[in-house]
Amino acid sequence: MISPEIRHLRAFATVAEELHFGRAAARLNIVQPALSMQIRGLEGLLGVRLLERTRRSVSVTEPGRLFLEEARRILRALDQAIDLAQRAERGEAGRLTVGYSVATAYSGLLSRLLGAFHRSTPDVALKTRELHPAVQREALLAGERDIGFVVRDAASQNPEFHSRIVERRAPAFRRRSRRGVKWSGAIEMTCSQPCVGGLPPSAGSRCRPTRGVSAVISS
Amino acid sequence: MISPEIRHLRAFATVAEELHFGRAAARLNIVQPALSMQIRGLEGLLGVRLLERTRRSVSVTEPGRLFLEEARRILRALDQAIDLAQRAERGEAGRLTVGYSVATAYSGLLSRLLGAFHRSTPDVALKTRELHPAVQREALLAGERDIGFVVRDAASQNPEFHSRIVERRAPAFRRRSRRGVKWSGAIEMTCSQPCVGGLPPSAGSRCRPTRGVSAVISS
DNA sequence: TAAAAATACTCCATAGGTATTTTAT
DNA sequence: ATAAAATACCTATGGAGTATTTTTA
Repeated sequence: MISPEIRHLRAFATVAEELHFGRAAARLNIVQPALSMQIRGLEGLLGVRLLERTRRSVSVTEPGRLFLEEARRILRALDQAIDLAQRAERGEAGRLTVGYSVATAYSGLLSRLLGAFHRSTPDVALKTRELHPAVQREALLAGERDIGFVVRDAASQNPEFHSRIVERRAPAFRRRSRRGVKWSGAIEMTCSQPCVGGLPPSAGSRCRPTRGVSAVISS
Repeated sequence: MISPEIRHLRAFATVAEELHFGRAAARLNIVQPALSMQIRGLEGLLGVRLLERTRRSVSVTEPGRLFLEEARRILRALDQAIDLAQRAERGEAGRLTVGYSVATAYSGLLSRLLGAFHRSTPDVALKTRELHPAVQREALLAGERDIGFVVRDAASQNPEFHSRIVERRAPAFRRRSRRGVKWSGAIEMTCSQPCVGGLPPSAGSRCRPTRGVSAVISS
């Protein structure tokens, strides 16, 4: 053994809690001699006596007390790490990089989409950035962005991206525009990875990009 | 396998760093197939794909990236925990509870002793408290205090404690006392555990109490 | 064709189980 | 006498090694 294993930390933490090898072993679903060996191995590896055991009682030494605090922290951290990875796998944690063209920002769609997404999955860090459609395409290819929003045009119909129309035209455009700019067309969401999920385009879309974050975005 | 082990975290962290199973395996002093199995086992356990491997290249998925950060944190924490326990074993970390009688506080000895001790071992948290000699004895027996300082008298010669005289009389007593209290005698350090180390009593003493902290106290 | 990961298998180290001993109360 | 940890010994799981296959760039 070159390094202690999680199993050693768990064994030690359990004994330190029960202060009784028999009960601790039962909780760990192993037999008492196996537990004795684990503790012995851990102590031998560290070169530190962690538990003071007489034939009748078990107590934690001061080095043991200090090590115990750290061991518990590590065990908690491991549980959290596993949970984090699994939530990330389900698209509930991580980060999602979003690019959008200036034109798409005029419509209220984007803020509504991203706001709803953030509310549904608060542990996904959203990174949004205004990018020219051409730059977006490069960013998607390079893996620097997960999703891009552009106004649909001939150039955006790149077959290497997965895209879907999330809005046909900018609603309430006149009210929002002060300069009276004429603009119309579909806002399209592109993604370098296949989008899964059966929501209709106008109702929403679920995107699983390289990053592993599922973007469930409803318009 | 019910839980990932440190070995899995180390394996994953190394592959994530090298992005190459062969080199990572070499660094881990195992062969490549063994490493493949470890990663596979970890991924299977978590139910999460951590590494994206084509036959030609390896990359870290987003869940993997998140898990990697935590794994590295855990590996660092483990190293620190081991170091902490070993320093505590050597008496360089932990805490030392000190009791002292009112009488011993009049002399400048105590503050000098403890000040020097703290400077030599800053990672030992000193907890000092004024306690009546009789209370000190009980606290030592109960393990609530590691060391006690009292003025030597008949009652303090308890054979169940290890004691040594650290100062024969209170120097500069007259200058410090405003009330002109008459006091003289030896200040004695008592400890519930054997004191080791060959320093002469007047020069210092090394005490290894239950807590595991070595108190090297020089007068 | 070469490089690199996966697969198939074999083996052995060691974690864990069973039985027993020791010792302190 | 009893409770509890340690010791001795055995078993078997699974981790690691060797050889080979597969794949794609």
